[in-house]
Amino acid sequence: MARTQGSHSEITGPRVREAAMRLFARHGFAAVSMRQIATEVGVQAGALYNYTPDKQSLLFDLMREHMDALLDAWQQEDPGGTDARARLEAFTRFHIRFNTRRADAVFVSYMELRNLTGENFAAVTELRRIYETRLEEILRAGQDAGVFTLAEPRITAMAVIALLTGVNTWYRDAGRLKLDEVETLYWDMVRRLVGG
Amino acid sequence: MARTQGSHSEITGPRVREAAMRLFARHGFAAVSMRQIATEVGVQAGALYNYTPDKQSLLFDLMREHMDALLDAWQQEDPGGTDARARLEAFTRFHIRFNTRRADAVFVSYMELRNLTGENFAAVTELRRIYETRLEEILRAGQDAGVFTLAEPRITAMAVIALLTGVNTWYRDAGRLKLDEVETLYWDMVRRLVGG
DNA sequence: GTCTATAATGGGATAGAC
DNA sequence: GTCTATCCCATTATAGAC
Repeated sequence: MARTQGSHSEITGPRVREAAMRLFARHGFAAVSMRQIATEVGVQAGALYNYTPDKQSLLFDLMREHMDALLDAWQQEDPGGTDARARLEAFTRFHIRFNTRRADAVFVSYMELRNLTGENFAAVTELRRIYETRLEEILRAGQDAGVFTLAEPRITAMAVIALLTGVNTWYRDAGRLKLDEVETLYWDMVRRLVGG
Repeated sequence: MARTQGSHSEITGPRVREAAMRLFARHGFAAVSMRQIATEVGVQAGALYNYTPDKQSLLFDLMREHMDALLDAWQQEDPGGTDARARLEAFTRFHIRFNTRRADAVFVSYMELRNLTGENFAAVTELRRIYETRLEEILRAGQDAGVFTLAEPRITAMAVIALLTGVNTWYRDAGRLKLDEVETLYWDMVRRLVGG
C-alpha cells in the first residue's frame, strides 16, 4: 500500500473513515492505533490529522453520522398515515435491512459509547433516544387505534429494537435464509409480540 | 488504598477479578491498563501477576467463569418436565434476573469477544452456543407438544435471548418498575412471540 | 496533503529484594 | 505475596521539509 507524496484529499478522507470504522468494529476503539488506520489507508500516521483533529473526534463523527443516516433513512421509508400495523411492518423490515448492511457501524455505535467524552456521549445517546421514540409513537398510535395490545409502549419499543438488532449477531449474506425471509420471520414475531 | 507489604492472597485474588471486571465493562479491555487495575485493588502492578499469567488470561477467565455460572444457574432453575410453557416462563424470568444482577459480566462477555485469542474465543463462543441450545430445546418441545407456534426454533431462541438481554440497556434498580414487574412484562411479550 | 522525525507519555511484563 | 525499579516497545500528536 505504499503511496508516493502528493495530494489526494478527495479520496483519502472517505478511506480514512472506512478503515477506521472497520478496524474499530473488529478490534475496538482503544485497541486500534492511528498507525494501523494509516497503514490500512496507505499513508503515514501524521497525514491522518489532516482529516481529524484527534482520534476521539474520528470516533464521534463516525457514530454521529451513522445515527444521522439511520434517522434520515427511516424518515424516507416511513409510510406514515394511520395504518399503524403497516408502519410497524415497514419499521421492522427497514431496521433489519439497514442494520445488517452496516454491521460495523451498528456494532461501533453501541460498543464504543463508553469511549466517548461527556458531551459526545450525550449527543449520540440523544439520537438513539429519538430513534426509539419514532417506534414508540407507532406503538402508541396502534394502541390508540385498538390494533395493538401492549402495557408499556416505551419498553416495548426498546424490546423490539433489541430483538431486531439481534439479527446482526447471526445473519450472514451467504447463509441459508435470504434477507427477505429473515424480515418476514421477524415481522411475524413482532406482530405477535405487540398483540396485533 | 495504600497497602503495606504482606501476604493477602485469599482476598487479593477476588479483588483483582472484581476490579478488572468493573474496569473492563466501564472502559473496555484494551483501554484498561494493568496499573489501573492494581491501583483499584491497592497493590502495585507487578503483584497482579501472582494471579494471572497475563492480561489476556485475566479476560478469558472472567468470561469463561461468567458463562459457566450462567449455565450452572440455569441448570439449577430449570423446572424440567413436559410443560414447555412453564419452562419458557422460568427461562424468561431466570435470564432477566441473572443478567441484570451481573450487568458488567454480561457486557464484557459480549463486547470483548473480539479481544480473545483464537482458542479462547472458540471456548467462550461454545458456551454461548450451549446456552442458546437450552432455550432452543424448550421451544422445540413446545412446538412438538402443540403449545408453541414457530417457524424456526434456533432463530427464535436467539431472538428471545436478544430481546431479554436488552433489558440491561435500560433497567435500573432504582427505576419505576421492580424487577418482578419487568419479568412479567417480558414474559408477556415472549409468550405471545412464540404463539403460546 | 503527505512525508520524516521526534517529543512526551504510558503500556505489558519481569527481576530481585524483602 | 508484594514491593521497587526497570526493560523495551507502542502510543498520540506535533513540527517542519517538500
